[in-house]
Amino acid sequence: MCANDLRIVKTKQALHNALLTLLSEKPLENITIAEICRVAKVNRGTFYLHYEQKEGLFEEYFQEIMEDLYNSYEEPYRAVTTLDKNQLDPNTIRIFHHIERFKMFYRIVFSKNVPLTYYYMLFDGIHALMKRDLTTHYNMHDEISIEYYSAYQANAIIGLIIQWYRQDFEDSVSTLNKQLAAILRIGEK
Amino acid sequence: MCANDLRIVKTKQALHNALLTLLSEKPLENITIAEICRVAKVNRGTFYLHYEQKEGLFEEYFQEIMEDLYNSYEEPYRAVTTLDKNQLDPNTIRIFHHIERFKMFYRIVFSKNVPLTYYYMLFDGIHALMKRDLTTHYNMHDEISIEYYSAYQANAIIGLIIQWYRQDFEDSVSTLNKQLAAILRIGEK
DNA sequence: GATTTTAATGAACACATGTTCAATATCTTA
DNA sequence: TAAGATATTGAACATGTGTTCATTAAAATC
Repeated sequence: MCANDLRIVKTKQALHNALLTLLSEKPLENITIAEICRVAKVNRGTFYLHYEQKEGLFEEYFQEIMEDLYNSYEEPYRAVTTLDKNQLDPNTIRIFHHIERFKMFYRIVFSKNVPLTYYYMLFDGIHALMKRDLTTHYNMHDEISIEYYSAYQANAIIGLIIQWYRQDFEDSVSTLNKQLAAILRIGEK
Repeated sequence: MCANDLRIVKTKQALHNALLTLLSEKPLENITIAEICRVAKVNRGTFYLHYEQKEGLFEEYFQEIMEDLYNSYEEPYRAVTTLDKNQLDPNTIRIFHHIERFKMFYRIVFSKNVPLTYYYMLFDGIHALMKRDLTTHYNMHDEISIEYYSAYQANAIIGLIIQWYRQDFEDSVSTLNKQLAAILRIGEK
């Protein structure tokens, strides 16, 4: 099972394309493995050689999107020049840009019939960034577990995103930024 | 489709019992509708008369557990007498007791192959209680949307619960209470 | 208790799932 | 380029899904 065997690359590509095609027609829950294989012209047995469920295929896409989340944290703060930098840690603020950019995907991630896996992928991503920030920028009270605190903060952000998603991302990114900034300011005074 | 027709009551009861029996043997994801019906001695067609998926059946259970969450908020603060009441709003603190009490169920709710539905049921429950509290006890800054703020706070709590779940609920309820109290205290100074 | 209403059943259907296995096609590497 | 390695295929199989429909059984109502 060598990952860069041309046959494997070709097969996976075909399956990826097939999934994308089908996703433009109907939601993930209504897409069957058999259907993906028919479109991809790949034997159904071959699918099971690489994935267990159609969710695993979607997961590979989501992996790439998570890469974008990580990368957007590494690059300089280009995206936030319009924002008052004193209001909030610009790192935090980048999340909403990222969500907005891939909202087509996040509509799937947050739909209620989809497995929790994707939620956890997002949670783990934000959680890791949060933890990194908390350990370097702030000095912690030792009564608070860094794990619990960062889980709290990370999921709080996702709470905003859920609310945002439920209005089909109608509010602007800057509205979300302002809301978060205002919420964080409550604690400070 | 009269809900208190004895035949319907009997059928649903049989399906509920069958699901409980099977859940003690294996995870929800490995249980099939056909299996539930075999154990319940109910025709498979009858299942589809009442539910769409096995998840709908589980949802009925979870509904009852959500009732417990609501009820525990209405009754007087019996459960928190040992806690220093000055530290934190006792309302908030009840959540962890509730989770602990039904941790068998929450192990399912938070498992990664289960649909997001149950997560949202929990989220909506806490969110509603949070919103009620925020509107009555605090006077809000009008720059902050109460919807966003309560979604933020509600999901933050669930963040702690996720972290707790991932250690298989090894920490005690009082540890969780203390962590939350400490986190909330950060904002206040 | 007889009549009416309706839930439950069993059978059948097309299709999806998940797995196996020998045969084949395609890639790697020597 | 030939030889060996291995991914893919097609066929088959048992089982699950979701739906339909006439028949039967068990409730509700009178």
